[in-house]
Amino acid sequence: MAKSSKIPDPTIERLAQYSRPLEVLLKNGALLILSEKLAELCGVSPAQVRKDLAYFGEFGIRGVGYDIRALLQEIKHILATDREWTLCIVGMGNLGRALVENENFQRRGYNFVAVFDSDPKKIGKTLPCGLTIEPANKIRELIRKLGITIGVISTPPFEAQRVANLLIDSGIKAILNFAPTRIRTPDNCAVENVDFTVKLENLAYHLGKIS
Amino acid sequence: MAKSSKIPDPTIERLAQYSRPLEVLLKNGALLILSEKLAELCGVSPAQVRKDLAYFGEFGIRGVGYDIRALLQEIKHILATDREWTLCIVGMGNLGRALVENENFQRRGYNFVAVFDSDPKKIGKTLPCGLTIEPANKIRELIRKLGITIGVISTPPFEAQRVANLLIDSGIKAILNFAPTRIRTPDNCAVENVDFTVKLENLAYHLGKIS
DNA sequence: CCTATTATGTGCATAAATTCACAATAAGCT
DNA sequence: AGCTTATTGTGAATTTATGCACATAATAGG
Repeated sequence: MAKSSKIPDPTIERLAQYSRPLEVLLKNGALLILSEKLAELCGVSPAQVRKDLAYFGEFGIRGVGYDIRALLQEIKHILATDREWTLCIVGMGNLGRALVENENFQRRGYNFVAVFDSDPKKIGKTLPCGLTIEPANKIRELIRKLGITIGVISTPPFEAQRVANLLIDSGIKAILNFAPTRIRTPDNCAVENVDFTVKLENLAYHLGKIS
Repeated sequence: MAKSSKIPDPTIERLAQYSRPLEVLLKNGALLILSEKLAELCGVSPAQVRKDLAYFGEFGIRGVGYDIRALLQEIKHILATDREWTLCIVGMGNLGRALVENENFQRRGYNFVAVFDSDPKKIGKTLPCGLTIEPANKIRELIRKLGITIGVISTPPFEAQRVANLLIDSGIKAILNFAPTRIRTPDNCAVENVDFTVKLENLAYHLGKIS
């Protein structure tokens, strides 16, 4: 089934993007989609769509297209998003709170089960989502007790590495980092960075060229 | 000075990343940095650092390294972040509010000067940052009056394209999109997407492979 | 059952990005 | 000044990713 060998990183990123319009189409009752249509919805080439999918198997029907429900299921299976994940988040500033309440996470099976901060004024407070802010020194204990597998960092940059170390030490194998700084992890712990100021500077560069 | 011809997109992204540790080093009083050190701080190869910079000129001193202050200034000039930008944001949910209050924006010269929402219950409310939520039908007027150049979208996905059209119509030339959906823009309007659920699915993929 | 039509899957060509390896050059030391 | 050492800047080689173009397979119609 899976040819795996070596999957390009951009392919994984795109698979996630493919799933977005597919979910909408499925909800709207559509049954079939062509690589051309999906490509257009995602802003890539049709050949790219087919090649990305072909890394993992033959999901389409030649001369016909792709069965939306089946394709979505396959993608979710590949991405391992066909199950529930438990997350914790460290750093309960404005961004942290917004993330915890953000419904896009739960909708896709990402459930926050613990939130941490080191500020004594915040500790003990209960959020609208029902979680109570725990002190940082409980990170290890709660990660183990609750079987948390993914950690989210939304602290100020200068604290990010320390928090990351704490998470890694507690057995976390994947970190989503919102602090605008690089964090170092061992090979057995994956990191993804979300730095929107970098994106803004990208925009500024393009604007600067024309104006 | 600038050889420009064609700059790889990843190079621009990395330039922004280089500036992060440089700012910290500068504040700490460091004067010089080697490509090797900067590379290490950013998780790339030294040759990559040098090549990225070389697209725009010769900023280093052979046998010595780079003057941190000068290099940072050059990078900021390249990225056009050596000036102030005025932004607006549409969609004042949890995320939108967190973004407006986020200090990382102002610190880098990105100033929100207008915030919009279509929910009558939110319109007219004043945020901690001092801005008052305006109705969506004032977007065009305020963008022109305040000379806003960058628009941020933090609405639910199904409204994102409509909002984008409104922004484009009002003369916006760059959009930072937080809605987990692709938005279409004409060639003269740049878009950057920040979709953290995509990043999470990336993590899930890597986790799924091992567990 | 055969042919025409359609859209996938894929080997190969192209393009883009990264790394290598070394020439160029600046500074320090004798 | 000349020699040594250090690190940048860069052309060429390599690797990675994308796009093309067609063989393959499924369906529909006569």
